[in-house]
Amino acid sequence: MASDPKAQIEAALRAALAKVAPAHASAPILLERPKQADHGDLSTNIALQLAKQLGRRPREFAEQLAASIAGDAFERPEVAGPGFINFRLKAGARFGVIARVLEQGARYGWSRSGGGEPVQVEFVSANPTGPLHVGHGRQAALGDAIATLLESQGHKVTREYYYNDAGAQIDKLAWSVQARAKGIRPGERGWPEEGYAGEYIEDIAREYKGDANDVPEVRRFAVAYLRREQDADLAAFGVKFDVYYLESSLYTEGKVEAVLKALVASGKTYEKDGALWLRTTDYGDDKDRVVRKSDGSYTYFVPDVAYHVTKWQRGFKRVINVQGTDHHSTVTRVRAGLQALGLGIPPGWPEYVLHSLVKVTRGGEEVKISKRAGSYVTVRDLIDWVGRDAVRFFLVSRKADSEFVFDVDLARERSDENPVYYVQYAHARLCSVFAQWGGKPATLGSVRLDALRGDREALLASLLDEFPETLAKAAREAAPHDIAFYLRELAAQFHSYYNAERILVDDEELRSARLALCAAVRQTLANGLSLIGVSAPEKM
RNA sequence: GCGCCCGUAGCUCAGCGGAUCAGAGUAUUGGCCUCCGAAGCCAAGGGUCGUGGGUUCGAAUCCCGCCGGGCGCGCCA
Repeated sequence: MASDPKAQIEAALRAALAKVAPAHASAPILLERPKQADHGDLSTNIALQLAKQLGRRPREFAEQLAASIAGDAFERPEVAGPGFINFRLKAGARFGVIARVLEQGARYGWSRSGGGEPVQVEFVSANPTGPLHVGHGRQAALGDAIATLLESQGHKVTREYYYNDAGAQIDKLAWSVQARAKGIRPGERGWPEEGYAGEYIEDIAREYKGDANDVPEVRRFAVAYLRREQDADLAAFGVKFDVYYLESSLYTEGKVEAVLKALVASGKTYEKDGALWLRTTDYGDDKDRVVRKSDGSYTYFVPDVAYHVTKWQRGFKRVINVQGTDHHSTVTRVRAGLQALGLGIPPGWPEYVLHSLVKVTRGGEEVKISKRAGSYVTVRDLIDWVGRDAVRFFLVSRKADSEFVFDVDLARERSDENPVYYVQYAHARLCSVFAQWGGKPATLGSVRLDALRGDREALLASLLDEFPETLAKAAREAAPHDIAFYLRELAAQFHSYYNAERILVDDEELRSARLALCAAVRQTLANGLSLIGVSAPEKM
């Protein structure tokens, strides 16, 4: 297997540093890929970083450093600008990546750096009181991609869904269904205050054959019905969970009670106005929080803490919760509650990825209503309108914390403007080339690559080379949008190459070499798409 | 009012452990299919990186103020 040229350059730089500036032998080395071709394939600003500390002139220091660097993967480094050191790879090293991709196949880009460390990603966690809305869709797309990214880096990931199937909102659901079953419509006399008005309530009422006066039975039926619906939506979205954790089980197993007792025992609680409060201000909250209301019932805060205690006790030293920014106030609170328990949980545990809300537009207008849900657009609506792949790709293509406007027209009516098709098209196009060629891609792994001389080919190889580090960074930062942007760039570079050069040329050596490069591009596109849950079609 | 997040090209957005960082898509304009898929490619125009200070040899990037927008500020979840 050809070694990674970047790793080799880094090692060579390290060795040179040890010789020229022993005191800084372990300084962090940043190797970048310059945009401009005349700055080489890789470049470092290490001389600029260290010159100041060494009290030396950057350019002079860079020259000295460059002079003592040696390696067989690259040409003699050049010093440029104020003191950058630029590296140009030798052809063999540059295209070595092709063999690596073809050898590793679907695992190209994956690593074992996670060492099997268990991580739990909790996401969606919608109340079973209605269909999933677009915000849940963003969470599903983000959470699933983050989970997959972590798996790609060697973590053992558990995808978890927390069902808030206990509490006041479930009562409201039961009453709404009950009213519907009795023929009462929203707004009419006898309709529950703040009841759920969506069409799905009517569906549930119609399906319910039992006694409308049996509220517990109505509740059981409605919750089960909506869970099935949500499961179907998630299945249509291609998202699977390993664990569904029921809030109700926290009560039936006495975990809520236990946590309350432990909080009292911690001495961090006090009585005021007939309620029991926790001193969360001791842990950075801006005000203390009620844990037991004056009517004797608990606030949702208590089961929340109890739930997180179970995560810790289940052995997850690392937990990532994906939530909307509308819940960001719970971050401090949950952590504070956990701290008060004194279980040795780190103050910053669990981690959170907060995403801004999603706005849906169509025909230039914001869409707020959907028949199915009554007051919001559902994930299912979106999938019906634009297809699963487009929804997935769109929702993951922006930073979590930027507000997202989902333009239905853009994703649907003018599909040629749709970025997901652009990437998928590159993949389908490649498949078409291979179909036309008719040979066996497996034979390309050991083909001679000396015929690859073009700038576009070099650029493609460089992009392929970049994939593993892009993936590692995306996983580290829980930022799937990095993958979407990478795929866009790789697809663009391929389309450009495809238009400029013919792949199936007569010259056998050149044709094989180009096919090998193309096979590597196709593999990497497929790998990246799978990370964000988007299909890689052979035909479109 | 307080807390968190966000202001980058007409529009939608990357870049934000400082330098080789002024970028992509889209829109507009002009080119490219007797040739492996034109859902594609090539080219042009377009930005005082919200604003005012500060740190630095060097700031879209770090710090402070201000302006604008989002979310939160329940004995709701």
